[in-house]
Amino acid sequence: MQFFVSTPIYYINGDPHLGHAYASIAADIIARFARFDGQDVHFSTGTDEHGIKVARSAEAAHMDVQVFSDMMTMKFRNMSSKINMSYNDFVRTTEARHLASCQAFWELIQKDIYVDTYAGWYSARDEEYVQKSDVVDGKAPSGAPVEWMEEESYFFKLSSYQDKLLEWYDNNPDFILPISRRNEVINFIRGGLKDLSISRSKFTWGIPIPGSQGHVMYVWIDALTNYITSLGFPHDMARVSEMMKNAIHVVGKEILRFHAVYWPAFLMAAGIPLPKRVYAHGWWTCEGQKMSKSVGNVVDPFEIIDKYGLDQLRYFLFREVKFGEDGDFSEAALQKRISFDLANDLGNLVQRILVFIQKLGGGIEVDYDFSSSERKLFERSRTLIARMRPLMARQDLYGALNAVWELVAESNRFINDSRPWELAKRDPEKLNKVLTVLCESIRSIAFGLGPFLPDTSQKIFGFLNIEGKSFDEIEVDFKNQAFQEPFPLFPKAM
RNA sequence: CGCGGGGUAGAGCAGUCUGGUAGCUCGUCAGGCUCAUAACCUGAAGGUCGUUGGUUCAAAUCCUUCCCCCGCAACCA
Repeated sequence: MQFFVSTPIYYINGDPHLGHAYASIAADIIARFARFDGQDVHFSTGTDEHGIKVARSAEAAHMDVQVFSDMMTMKFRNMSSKINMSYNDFVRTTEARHLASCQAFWELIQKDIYVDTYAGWYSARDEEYVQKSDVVDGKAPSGAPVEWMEEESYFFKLSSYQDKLLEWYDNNPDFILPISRRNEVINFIRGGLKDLSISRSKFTWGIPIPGSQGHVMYVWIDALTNYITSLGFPHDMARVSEMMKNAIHVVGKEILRFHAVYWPAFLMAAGIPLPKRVYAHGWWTCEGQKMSKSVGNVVDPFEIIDKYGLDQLRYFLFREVKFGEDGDFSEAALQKRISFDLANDLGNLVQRILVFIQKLGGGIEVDYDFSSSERKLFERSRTLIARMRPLMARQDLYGALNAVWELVAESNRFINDSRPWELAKRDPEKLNKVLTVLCESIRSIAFGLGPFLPDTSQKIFGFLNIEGKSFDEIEVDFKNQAFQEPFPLFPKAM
């Protein structure tokens, strides 16, 4: 089964921050889960490097714009490594393959493109058009004077896709998730779609429009096309079609409209299958405040990871807040999650089981002849992934991660109730059954954790002396075997 | 009358669509256990479900009045 998951390509106008890391980790979890399930996964990320703002930033830094782009892109690549992202393609919009892809795409949607005049209030100082509603006393919000400007522009007949889009959402109710976002998009379209200006002629840092002098493509045409560039467009159309049908675009809520309205319309025009889903994630505030450079509270993922650890951050981001909703980041909250959930619940569970086994000689004599209490935990363990699958199918990362912690809690409870330390003294046979089911339990937990906390998962597999590559392995009975000496998985953070 | 989301225990939230004893996490208090990273388990206290009126045998849940908070408002990557 083919499966394509993408992150947005990140605009290189600023340094990577928590929001970028969040989107990338989300997509990574989705990709890893699919791989554990044996799917053929293509996972793309990248950088969006064109547009006036990048050109201006390069200028402000006294750098050649391409050199500037190279430098900024390196930062995003570094972030991808830092968060242990398992992508297999990194698309830069300045790459030759992407230029060719965009121009070919433009040709494909040619029938819906026409030339007209774009008119609006233009601020020369800001070098951008200002919305009518933002113009006060002849001035832009920045205070710069505005003038009425008209220029030639290419337009895409977005208006003619209104009904087709609404019909598409109707026939594909899960196209946009979460549902609340879907409603927003539908309301927006019901308000009426205007044709879209898709060229710019006031700057040159962009993809040239074929057969046109002085026009470059609107950055969103450029940016959205990255997804099919990554799939081999325009050369490998079979792969493009197959992968797009099974594509999930993870995006931030602020760019949902581009992915859920413009992109499907473009794809319809091009005759390319639409993605299966566009999933809009929420935003993080920091200590209750909007992250902003001027306030100086932008969370740097590199710093957090260096200070607290990667899996700690990955865990926090998807356990603290339901995926799709907004959340608040704070070090205090992170420390709590690390200490309570990771160290006390999970880390201590693994530790108390494996240290106990070490004291008995370092291995278990498996016995699957369970009584009802062991049987119950055994069933829960073996079916963990089955419970996670339907949740992951809707990108309910929060729900899936919670399912793992339910099993953690059940396992801790089981130990308290079955009292293996007493069984060791008076009922070794019963003890073997109890330990067998507990090993089953932490193996299942390690599999459930695999997509979320890859390093931690591997550590647990290491303790158990097993591979842990595919969810299929969860069905295999343990053999009598020796385990590795465990070490604490997580130090406390507070 | 621009559109939308929200106001539920000290904190953060679920429950509202499909009315029927108000639930989760953290915090607080009490107890149990002692294998384990002083971890784990159990129990308790704590809520007039923003406000007003209404429908109903029954409303956090449906309708209505008002108040408060937060997003979005098309070329903004």
